[in-house]
Amino acid sequence: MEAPAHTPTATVAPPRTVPPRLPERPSDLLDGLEARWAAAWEAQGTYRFDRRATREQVYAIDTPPPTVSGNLHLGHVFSYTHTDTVARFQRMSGKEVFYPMGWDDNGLPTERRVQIYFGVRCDPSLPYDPAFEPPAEPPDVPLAVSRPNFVELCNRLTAEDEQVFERLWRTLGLSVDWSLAYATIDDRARRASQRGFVRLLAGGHVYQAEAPTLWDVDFGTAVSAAELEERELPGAYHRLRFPRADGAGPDVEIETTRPELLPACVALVAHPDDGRFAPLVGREVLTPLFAVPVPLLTHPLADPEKGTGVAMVCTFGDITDVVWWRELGLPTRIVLGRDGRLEPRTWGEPGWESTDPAAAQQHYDELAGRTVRQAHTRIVQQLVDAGALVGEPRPVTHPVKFYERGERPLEIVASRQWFVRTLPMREQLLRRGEELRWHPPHMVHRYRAWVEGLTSDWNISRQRYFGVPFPVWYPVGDDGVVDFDRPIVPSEDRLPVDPTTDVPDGYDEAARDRPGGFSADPDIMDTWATSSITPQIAGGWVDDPDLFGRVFPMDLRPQAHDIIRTWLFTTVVRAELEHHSLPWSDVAISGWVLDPDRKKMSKSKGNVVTPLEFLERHGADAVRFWAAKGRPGTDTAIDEAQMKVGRRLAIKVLNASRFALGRLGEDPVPGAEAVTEPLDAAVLAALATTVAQATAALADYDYSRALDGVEAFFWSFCDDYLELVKSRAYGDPGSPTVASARAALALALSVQLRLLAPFLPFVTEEVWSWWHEEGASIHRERWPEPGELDVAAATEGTGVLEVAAEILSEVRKAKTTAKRSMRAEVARLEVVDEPARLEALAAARSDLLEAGHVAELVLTAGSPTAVIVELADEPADGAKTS
RNA sequence: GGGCGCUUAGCUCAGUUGGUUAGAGCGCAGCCUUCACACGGCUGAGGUCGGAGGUUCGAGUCCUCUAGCGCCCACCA
Repeated sequence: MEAPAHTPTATVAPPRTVPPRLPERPSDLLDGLEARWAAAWEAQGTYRFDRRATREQVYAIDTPPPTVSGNLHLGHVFSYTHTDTVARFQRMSGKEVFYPMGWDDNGLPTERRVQIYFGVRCDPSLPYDPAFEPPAEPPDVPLAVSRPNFVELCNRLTAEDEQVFERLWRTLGLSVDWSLAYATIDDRARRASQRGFVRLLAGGHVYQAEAPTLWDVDFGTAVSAAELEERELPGAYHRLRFPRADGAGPDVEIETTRPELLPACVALVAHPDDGRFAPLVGREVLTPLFAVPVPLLTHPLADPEKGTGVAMVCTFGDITDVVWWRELGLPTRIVLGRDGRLEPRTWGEPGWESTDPAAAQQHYDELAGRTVRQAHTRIVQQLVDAGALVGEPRPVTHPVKFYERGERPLEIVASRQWFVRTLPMREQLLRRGEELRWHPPHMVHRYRAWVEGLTSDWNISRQRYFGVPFPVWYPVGDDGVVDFDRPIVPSEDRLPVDPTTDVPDGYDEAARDRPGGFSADPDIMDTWATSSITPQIAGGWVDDPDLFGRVFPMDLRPQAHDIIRTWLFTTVVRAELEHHSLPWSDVAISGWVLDPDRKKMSKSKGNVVTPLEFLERHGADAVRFWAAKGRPGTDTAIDEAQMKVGRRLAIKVLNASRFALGRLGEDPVPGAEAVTEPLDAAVLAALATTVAQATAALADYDYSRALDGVEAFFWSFCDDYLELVKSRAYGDPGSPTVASARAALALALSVQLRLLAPFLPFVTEEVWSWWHEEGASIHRERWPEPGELDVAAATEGTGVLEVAAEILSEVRKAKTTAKRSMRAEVARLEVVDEPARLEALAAARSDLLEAGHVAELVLTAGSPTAVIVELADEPADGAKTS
């Protein structure tokens, strides 16, 4: 009859102990704990995942891969500590914890950092130089390097960054299995990403389209809707006058904040119910300066309240323009290039009709080649000169869309992009969101709002270099035209491929970019296209199906709330499309870390203190304590005072443990059956309640509530129980009352250390090592169970400890009030109270007398309750009261 | 414009199905060189729970309204 390792047993023996080996001054050990135990855990494989475990025995975590090109800040420490606390709890509860670490090293942030760090820029037209070495100092003018060389530099720098990160995580005490580490750019991740893409393609879930796309002109890449943010920017309404094409009637006036897009105007729109413009609907007006005939049309999105009630539609000024352009079937007249400058155009040609091409050309030539801003300034002057501007521009502040990492407003350009069909999945995705267990639960609203608000499919292309390439080529016709509709896809066993250097089956390298040959897809996947399959990458979807079957779907996705619409959403999408399941059962959303002044942290504001400095200043356990005090999902301020409290707790654990273990002495400690004294039984009963509460809280991902309870118990254990029992524990080990004290002390200490282990992994491990066999890590011990604390002398309801602690406190108060030492003798102590409480107190009589230095204790039944403390006379000067 | 969260002691926050005098830590004040701990301990002061109304024997807790703060979503030229 063997019970599975994870089935809790009702009563279990305490872990095997050895005679304590106690340090002189435990607090002296504090500052070296991280290095010592991090090394020991690595050497002993304490957190190594045992892959023989079945799915039911495994607890799998989809760790967020931090962006290595960024800096780790205290926010990372905060949320990763939360996850680690849960991981440690699950591990001690008998689960085999799959806890990998990933590095998010692909994508724009890395490119940016490499460009600055080495002083290079990527020029894809250059050939690979195998002997290339970057200059020792970054040159003033960036050095052009080939794409393969550039990617090599990215790999080199991220490898260095990853080591720095790993050191920090080890110092913090994350119980990660480092042998499971992966990077989002490594072979494994590229293989999984590309296989995922190939399958999506085969399943018809991705398509490419030439479409208006949000575009960052500085990064030179498309940006997905999820990466947008709006910033309030000053602008101005310019009221422009459009004469009617037939020369009749009054001019039509519109207001725009972007007059520079006037040459791209393709229509005006008004609301269909707006009577003011009814007579003009369907008629044409002429654009100022360019004299292009454009129709005045109607669309429900036009707001009669806005501006003049008529809007100018340009290709493309904003997303509304795209909607109007698409739904009204308008022509395309693009002026803006991908570099953010107006491109040269020839007026009078098809698509650029004008009733006055010469004037149009003259005006336009002054704009071509200029940036949006420059063109704006110039065209306003032109409009003034032409008398087309009505009145003065009216300043406003309006929201403008930016790429979240970008510095200039996004533009909309037409380009070819890959999209995942997410729009048809909305209902499924909403259902999955409901199935998922959210911690805290209200975070589901963020997800729901995002899914319900989807208006476009998910763009996964980026026109960049360092990332996972799309594993496709296209045939080039004999006429030299690339046929994007018939992508050439490699077989899965060839993956990963780089289509810009690898050659599709059946072709020769010489046929690259030649008529009758092939061309590579030049783009790479968006970071989220790879991050959306972190469970598959870490779990071995491609390379290790056996492992994958043991860890997927995973248990936990920990992440911050700002990336629900990106990382969480896309991961759900991919799991649904590939596996028809949720990627995990639970998601734990952490809050932000705020500056001490409660502003959101930002690099620009100079949040200069690095996490390592906090760790060095206060110790890892102390910083973890601060983190674990933050409620799930709640923004939390950096609070060094709280870290100091954590440090004090860590020191208290060391000192109190040394004290308790010192009382135990060298003799073998009896088991729970020796607990006979009511006071000892009472402390264990209270501890059992704490165990139950902490267990329930941690199982529900509420680490902070668990810590609150454990911490509170520990302090009262030190203040009251240890004080009451310390004299008795010193007695003859053969005496039953002494045996009771020693058994209770050992048991209570063992249980409390285990309760604290997920929060303070270093000091608890240190103390554990004093009285357990070498190599017996507390982090592989069983999580305590209330059953361990069941003792024969259970004293439910008598409140022995509670009453004794209360009276002891009264004695202390009397001494404090009299400005006497706590060692001062009490000649007589009288307690007037209910009989039941007196009975409870009587059960701890001798302990109370010892702890309070009380000579005589008188118990009087009566009311009102009172505690009368008569201190002995103060001893003569200099005498000791011993 | 819609949605979510928050508002409790000077500060940071607990308060889980409504139930006796509302809790903790920090800070503050006072005391104690105590033989586990001065990187300490003990004791204490401090709050009409944002505001108004309602339900109830009873409301920090439930309902309605309202104010302020924060965040998310949205096609406002």
